[in-house]
Amino acid sequence: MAITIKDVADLAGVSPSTVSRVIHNNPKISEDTKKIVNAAMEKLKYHPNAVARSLANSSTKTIGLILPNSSDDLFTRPFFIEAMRGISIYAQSNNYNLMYCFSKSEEEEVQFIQNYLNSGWVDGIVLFTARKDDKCIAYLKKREFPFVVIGQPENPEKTLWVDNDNIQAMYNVTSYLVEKGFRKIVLITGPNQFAVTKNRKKGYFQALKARGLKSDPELVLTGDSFSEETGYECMKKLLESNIQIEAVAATDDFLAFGAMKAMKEMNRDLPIVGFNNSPRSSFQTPSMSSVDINPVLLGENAAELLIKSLQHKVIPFKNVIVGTRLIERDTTGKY
Amino acid sequence: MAITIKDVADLAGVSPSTVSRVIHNNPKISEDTKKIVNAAMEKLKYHPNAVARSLANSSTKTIGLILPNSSDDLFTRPFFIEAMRGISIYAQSNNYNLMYCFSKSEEEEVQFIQNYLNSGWVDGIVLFTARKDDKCIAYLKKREFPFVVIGQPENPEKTLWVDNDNIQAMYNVTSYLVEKGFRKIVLITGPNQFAVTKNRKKGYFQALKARGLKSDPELVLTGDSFSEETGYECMKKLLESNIQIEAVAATDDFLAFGAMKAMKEMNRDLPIVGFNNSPRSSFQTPSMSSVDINPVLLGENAAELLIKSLQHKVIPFKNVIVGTRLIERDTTGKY
DNA sequence: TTGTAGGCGTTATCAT
DNA sequence: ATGATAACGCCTACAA
Repeated sequence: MAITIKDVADLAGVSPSTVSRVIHNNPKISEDTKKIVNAAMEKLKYHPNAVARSLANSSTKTIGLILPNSSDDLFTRPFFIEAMRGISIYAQSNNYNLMYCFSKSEEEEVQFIQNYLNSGWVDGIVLFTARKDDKCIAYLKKREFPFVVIGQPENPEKTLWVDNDNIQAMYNVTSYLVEKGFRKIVLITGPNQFAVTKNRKKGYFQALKARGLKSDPELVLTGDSFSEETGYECMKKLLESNIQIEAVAATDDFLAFGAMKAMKEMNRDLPIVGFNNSPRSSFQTPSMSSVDINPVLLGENAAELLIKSLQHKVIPFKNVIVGTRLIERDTTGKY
Repeated sequence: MAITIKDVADLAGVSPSTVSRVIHNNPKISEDTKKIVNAAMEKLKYHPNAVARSLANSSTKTIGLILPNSSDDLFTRPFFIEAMRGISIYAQSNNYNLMYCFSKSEEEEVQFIQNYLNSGWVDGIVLFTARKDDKCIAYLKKREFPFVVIGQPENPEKTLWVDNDNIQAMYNVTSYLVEKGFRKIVLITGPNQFAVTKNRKKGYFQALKARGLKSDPELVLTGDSFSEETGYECMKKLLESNIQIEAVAATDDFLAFGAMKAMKEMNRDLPIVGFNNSPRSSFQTPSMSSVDINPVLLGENAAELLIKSLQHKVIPFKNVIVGTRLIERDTTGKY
């Protein structure tokens, strides 16, 4: 059995409550007893039992991460592990523990959340994606349980979230291509049910408008996933249709990879920009320009928002916007 | 406040201990009371408090993962997240929780381990790497705390570990190249201090011997890291030396990537095989053959070993060997 | 400034 | 088959 607070109290010749007060730096404890108690703790190598403490405080100081398991995305895209790392940076330096679980579906995600809440293991939850009509968010709101979302939720009122400014990011990409002299710019996106998609589309349209260019609905391809296959299909159809195009923007690197494949097959070589700056984009031939969304910082800010609110600290904003950066590579002519 | 066992007991008109017995399916409880209690639990939507339970049992049913943070390896190589996923598969289906932390150095790893043990949060630990003279392993052994290592430790006696059969894996690669008709096979390895290196070298020599071929020390290049640069340097020197070579095997994809770069520069195009089947190997041009070491399964088995031993279940072996698979791609002539 | 006592929610031992 | 009771280790009113 491990050393308990009582052992320390006995050795120091005081009561357990006094030891507890010393641990918590209670001001009305005399310097003398503080020294004695500290000496006793050192000698016995005492360490408070976190489980007992949690029971007494009804707070575990741990937060739970709900990881989606969308096919193999998890493995090919470093987004998740980078965000996890970001979360750990803030959490660990604030003495919070981290729990995680992988779910196969939205339903399973809800189950794991239920489990975390009912068992009382976690003080708060981090969601890694914001879907349309999101069941996880709905459940957490219903239970009035603290959580933060990486990604902008549908109804952001009263919920914590962090995200990039996706409108601005795609606005920048589009403007960049326009400035390079391209006019017929294709946009390949993922499904509309994701906020990301809507916002990046918005940025695309805004940028064209700001430059006095008319947008052409034929050039906007909405895929039904974020996968390479989807990108390939979209691009292939477009190229076969003989519609005139000059450059491509995609809301995800993998959509862009697929599009590049289609272009190669058709012997076309259009400038293209992707999103997420996944490692593969720099190893491709040609290397692909992409927008870095800084997942580590997204994670850090998510953890900060959640933990500060758990500590009832004043949070200036309910959400944080993390900046993005366009990385220029061969596909847009930088050598 | 949440519903407690006492609330259920009151509603059902029994004592808390009876409710507890029902929860644990204690055989000597009458069918009648079982029904009544279950009804009460349903009605109140009772869920046991895991923290209180942990305190009473002195077991949290959670295991802690110690993740190294070796530069950017974490992000470029999906090994870690895949292994984490594997661990989650077994743990989640056995109602174990998962905690994780990232460490910047071996010292910090030890600190986090200490923290996990002292606070009492975890029942066991998963280590993601086995170093020479490993401080984490030493500490855990000293504390006699349950743990499992992914990778073969120096002194495997009395410790749980999972790994690939690295001798066999490289034996297969070498045999494969020999069967393709190559005789002068270069081997590029990482540092000798890693068990991986030694074992893969062993497999190489054994395969040559088995085929009646003499090994040539000039063809075995031992690098001082697993990096692309190292692979590049090794290969370049060899190519400049005019020693006759016909094929290349590397103990790591990144060594192989570097070697390929050197070959390109010298306008050579030798067959090559790497290790780890990292995503980049399939996106390279030409795509690179590589050995898949199955990190998900490594994780699953690690969790199984650890959790079964925590449950005092009989474990047939103290370690598990996970099979590998050679993925043929363009660099060894499969199109 | 310090000690006492009760409580956090569950489990396990010992009665009955 | 079920109920009291104590214990897990810590915290915190309240009392002194």
